[in-house]
Amino acid sequence: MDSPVQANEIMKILERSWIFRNFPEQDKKDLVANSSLVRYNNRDVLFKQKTRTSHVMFIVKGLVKIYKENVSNRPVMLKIISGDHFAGLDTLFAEPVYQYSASSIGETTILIMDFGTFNNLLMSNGRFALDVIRLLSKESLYIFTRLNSQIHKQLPGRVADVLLYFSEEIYQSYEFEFPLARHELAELAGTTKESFIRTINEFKHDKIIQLEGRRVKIVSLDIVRILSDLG
Amino acid sequence: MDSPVQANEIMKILERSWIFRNFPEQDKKDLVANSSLVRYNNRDVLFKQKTRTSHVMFIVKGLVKIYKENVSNRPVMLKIISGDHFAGLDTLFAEPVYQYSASSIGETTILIMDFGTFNNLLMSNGRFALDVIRLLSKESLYIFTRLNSQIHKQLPGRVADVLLYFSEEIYQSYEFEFPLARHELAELAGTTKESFIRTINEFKHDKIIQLEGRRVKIVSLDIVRILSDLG
DNA sequence: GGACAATGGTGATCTATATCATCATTTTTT
DNA sequence: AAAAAATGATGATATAGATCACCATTGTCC
Repeated sequence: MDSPVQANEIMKILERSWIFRNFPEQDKKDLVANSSLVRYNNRDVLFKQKTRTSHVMFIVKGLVKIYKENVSNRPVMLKIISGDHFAGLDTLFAEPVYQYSASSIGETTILIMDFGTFNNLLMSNGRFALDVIRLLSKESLYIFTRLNSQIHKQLPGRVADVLLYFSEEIYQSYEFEFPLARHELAELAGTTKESFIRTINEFKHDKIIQLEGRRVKIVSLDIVRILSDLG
Repeated sequence: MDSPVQANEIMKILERSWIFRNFPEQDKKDLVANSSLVRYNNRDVLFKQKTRTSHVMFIVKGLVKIYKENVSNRPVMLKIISGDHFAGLDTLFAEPVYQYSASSIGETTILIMDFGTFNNLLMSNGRFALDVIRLLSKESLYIFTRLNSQIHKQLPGRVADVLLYFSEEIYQSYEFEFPLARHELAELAGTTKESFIRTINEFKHDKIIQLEGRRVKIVSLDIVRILSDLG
């Protein structure tokens, strides 16, 4: 089992998280007893598509990239998950094997929970179940909009989406550093490395953004928004 | 309130459905008391994007088409829902307004349930909550694969997907009738009417399928599969 | 029963973006 | 410190499929 030091740390994490905070004391203890805290380096694989689903992964610190791999060896990045959220929930409940892969972006801390325990809590704790339902719902809706964008927006619109995604969803700042290489950003925009680079560099030349390596500053937010809206 | 005749009918429906069948008697009665059965004609709108979410819609008979409308007036069909499933669950839990529209395909019967009642049942009935979680999960995963296809498959692959979708998911038969016009099938394949028509007519000329108006017969299932797999 | 809209279809043209090739820097590995 | 791999970038070229413009049938509505 886990050392008391870790147990203590896990309890603190649960108490900080919006989703577990209000759990009954006993439920929290159950979770602590059946979880472990694992630290990952940049680009470590958390789980791989087609392997058996096993545990619930709750992201404590850092970012996790979720991507689908296919025969053509051209992955699609489905989403980036940040702290206080789960990785792989949907697969866990619907399929015996993971439907996508996950890997860490930067130094990442994951709380790995026993699926059985998690399930029991869901069954007994209605509030919790509703929260999980809400999380899954939001996820569905996010991918709906991605699909819509992929079908109808052209590249500048989708690149603008990526900029807004990082600045608004991930970093809450209009100045930030891409945590990913260009080819990964391209996967997120549903295009190729080359096309992504060309498009974002055009944004730079048009002074819509400042761009120095991975460092970005959105200069004309309104133009980025227009590009995103009009596709 | 509802007439006893309808109450009786609703109870029968609940008893036939995989999801409500094993509910405690009292829960079923609650549902019956707070639901109503509504019949829709072909192409009736069940709910419209951006209107306030209100009720849970459980499809009893028929099909429902879920689609996103956007400025460009080019809808994307997200999915088709068939009997024994819900329409709009994800939006209901995540947002105050519908994130997409829904309309009936053919004659359709919907059991409209009060959201409050539904919510209470979710909270008190853990099995039910888990079932709903599973449904939402599957939905997410389905759209993930759609997104993946949209990014990496070219048209013949996506048209093959549409054929397989109807034959395997909807009708469980390799001979069936499209319930939709060509332009709607195109929306489902993420393309334009013209391109869809050209591609599916090529399938016909290549004797991969038989096609007479909306009547289809998949002749070479293996080729359709290969087209779908290799994109 | 005539008008108007919706549907299925085909050809010609255009263009956004994928693809291929190549290269200079930077980073990582040995 | 050298070798190998990853990254960001740019130019040339090819092409899948969107767009535009029609048309013939069929269906629907005053």
